[in-house]
Amino acid sequence: MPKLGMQPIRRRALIDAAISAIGARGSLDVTMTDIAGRAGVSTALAHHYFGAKDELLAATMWHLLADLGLELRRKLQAADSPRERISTVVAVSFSVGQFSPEVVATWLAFYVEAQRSPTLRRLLRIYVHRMRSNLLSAFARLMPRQDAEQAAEAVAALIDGFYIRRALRDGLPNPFSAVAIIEDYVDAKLATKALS
Amino acid sequence: MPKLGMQPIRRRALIDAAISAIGARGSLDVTMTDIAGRAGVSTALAHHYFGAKDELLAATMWHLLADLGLELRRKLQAADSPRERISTVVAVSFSVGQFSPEVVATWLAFYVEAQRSPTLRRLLRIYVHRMRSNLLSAFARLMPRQDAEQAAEAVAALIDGFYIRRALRDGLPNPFSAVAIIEDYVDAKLATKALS
Amino acid sequence: MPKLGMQPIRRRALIDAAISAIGARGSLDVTMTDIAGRAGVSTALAHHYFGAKDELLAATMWHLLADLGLELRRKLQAADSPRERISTVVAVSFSVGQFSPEVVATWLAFYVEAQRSPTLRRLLRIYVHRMRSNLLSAFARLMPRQDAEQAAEAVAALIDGFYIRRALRDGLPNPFSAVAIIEDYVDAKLATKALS
Amino acid sequence: MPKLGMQPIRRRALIDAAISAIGARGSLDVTMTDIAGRAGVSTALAHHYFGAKDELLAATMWHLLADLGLELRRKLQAADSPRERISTVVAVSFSVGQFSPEVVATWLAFYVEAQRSPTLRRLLRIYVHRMRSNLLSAFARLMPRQDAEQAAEAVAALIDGFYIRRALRDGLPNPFSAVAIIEDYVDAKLATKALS
DNA sequence: AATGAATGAGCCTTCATTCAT
DNA sequence: AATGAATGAAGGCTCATTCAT
Repeated sequence: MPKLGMQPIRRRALIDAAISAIGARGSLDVTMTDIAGRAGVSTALAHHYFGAKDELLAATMWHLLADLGLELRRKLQAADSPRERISTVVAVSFSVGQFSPEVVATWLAFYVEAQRSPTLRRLLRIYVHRMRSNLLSAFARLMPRQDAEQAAEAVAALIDGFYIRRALRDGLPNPFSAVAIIEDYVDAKLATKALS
Repeated sequence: MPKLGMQPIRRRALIDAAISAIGARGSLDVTMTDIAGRAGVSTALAHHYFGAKDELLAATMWHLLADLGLELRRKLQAADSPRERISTVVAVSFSVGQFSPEVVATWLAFYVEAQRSPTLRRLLRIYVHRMRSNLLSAFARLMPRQDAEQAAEAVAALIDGFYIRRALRDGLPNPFSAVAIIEDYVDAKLATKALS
Repeated sequence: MPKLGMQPIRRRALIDAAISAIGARGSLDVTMTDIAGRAGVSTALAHHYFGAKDELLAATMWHLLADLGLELRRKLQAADSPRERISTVVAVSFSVGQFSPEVVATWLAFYVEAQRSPTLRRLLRIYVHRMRSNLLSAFARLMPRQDAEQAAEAVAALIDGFYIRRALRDGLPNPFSAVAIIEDYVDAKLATKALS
Repeated sequence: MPKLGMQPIRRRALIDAAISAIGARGSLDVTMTDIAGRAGVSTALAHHYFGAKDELLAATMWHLLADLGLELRRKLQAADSPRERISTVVAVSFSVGQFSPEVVATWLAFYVEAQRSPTLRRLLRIYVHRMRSNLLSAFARLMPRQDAEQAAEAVAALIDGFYIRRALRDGLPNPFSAVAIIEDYVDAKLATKALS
């Protein structure tokens, strides 16, 4: 009697294992043996469900993006004003789950890999575009188009920048939270450029 | 007397080849065969001059950092005011040589690897620290300590953030230059917090 | 259910192949390719089952020692008197399986390597100690302690000496068997020093 | 102005370096780099004077044998009786220089290697033969031919056996010197088989 | 559904050897 | 006489992937 419906269970377990492995290693060059081991299955099974390592990694990245997207959409629904929407985007980017050292490492790893793998690149682009359009549409309601585009770009860069800097700062207490600095920037921008 | 003085020539050629290989591949997992091939020598020679792959990569990163540091120091000497010093740091960060796709890719790759390799981490830390202290001392002359620290942190994050975002933007023209956005941020900060 | 139970089969085949390779080459610096080839498998499989070359070699030596120990214990059980026990130790040392050119060469190779490898040294020590204590306890029942120790030492040296000399004598017929000479020594000793 | 007469000096220095390297390493698989380094010259020079590694090793072994032979011949001239000649052979075999751990290791290494290299084999054979004929001719004057051959064989085996056992015994004090045990054997033999 | 078995390809590294100077 | 420069060949080891069960 074959077990039924194992596919989604195994796929999910393997993706979680991949995140764990990548986070622990700090880069994408993890072995299938490591991933399968963390999932408690054989490497053969991982290949059975994903075909190849690349596809497992792509699925893993897709999973991360989907998680982030889900959280973002949910929080955005509770945001009433454009200003709140901006804060929501920033807050979600640095929400606990997304800012643990492991996840930071995983994100960086995917960024790097995305330069080469067209699949990962496409996935990452979707995220980048969504982030940017969320910020842009919110800013666009608060200031002229030109300024809005610039502000959206800047906030997106700040988010990524704090991410990457976090990766190097181990244990050093950071007096200013990334969120506070970004919020401060947004406020300054609004104070100067806001539509009357 | 044998042929002499090849050591510095070969070392330099191999480092250039390593940058080229890493840039092309988009990550640090390049092969010695690839690097040596680009330098036009055998892998054995690469080992002869660097001992091991890790050392070649470390030397490569050190070279990049040294180049950046050299250019920074030179340009800073021509900067008369604190405000100019800030602009210089920003400008050097995005100066042509430092912002080519290849070098961006190489920097990202080193960032990721630095999370694991103590050697690379140490090298990168020096750079991070120098960057930050340059920005901080300049800002500190223009605004209260607290604000200066925050501003320095933000500018550093913006620089890194634009770097990393650049890695995904292939060919897409960027209407706003990173430099312009950062300069705008600095101006806004100064307008608000500047010492009287 | 996959194909099962190959592990012991492969391990044994690889150990036999290692003995064969070492014997043929006359020293421990055999290649994994050679060993794996003789076993009819890929080098990757050899690594799969033994982890590294050193471990395969250690396992091989352990196997030789275990074989010798097994035969020795079995034969000793049939020996009723101390004098017979001595003869048994001598005989087993030169029993056919243990004295083929290949095995002699393998033993010598291990002797040499044991000077450097702590693992092999430890294994060899066990054998040396067992051999000596067997001889010593038998001699101790036949003569005073002092003489017994000396005799045991001498017989052990004779065994090793004939071993090593055999390695150089290729094809030359040896008029006196090693066993006969050693037995003669034992008899002479007993005639002189035996307890009344 | 080329230096004149460097050949013998360099050859000797390289041979000494080879002995040193082999002794330190405990086996013949030393690198030319190691040997040349100990001699304070480049590997290229070692090749210049010896052509190939094998030839340097052969020359090294030949040097050891020549040394041994020289000492043996000198000491034998002072030996008046056959009995003394036997003692001399034994004594020389274990004379300080010949029984240091390093030299023991070197000898063993050559023994092993001799199984493969025809050149080394030939050299070693000469030594073996000379040793045996020295012992045999001395014994032949003291006992019947049959017994003499057997005794010579036994003493040669004892010498080699103590050699090889010494290689494993590190630091353990040995209550009975090898020489004493062998002398005791010779005396016992003579007591039993001596010509009237 | 799941896995032990097995391998080909590739990588880093070492080393004896050659050559031009 | 001497050596820095350079390499081809080979070895140990890893790993993604396939297959039979």
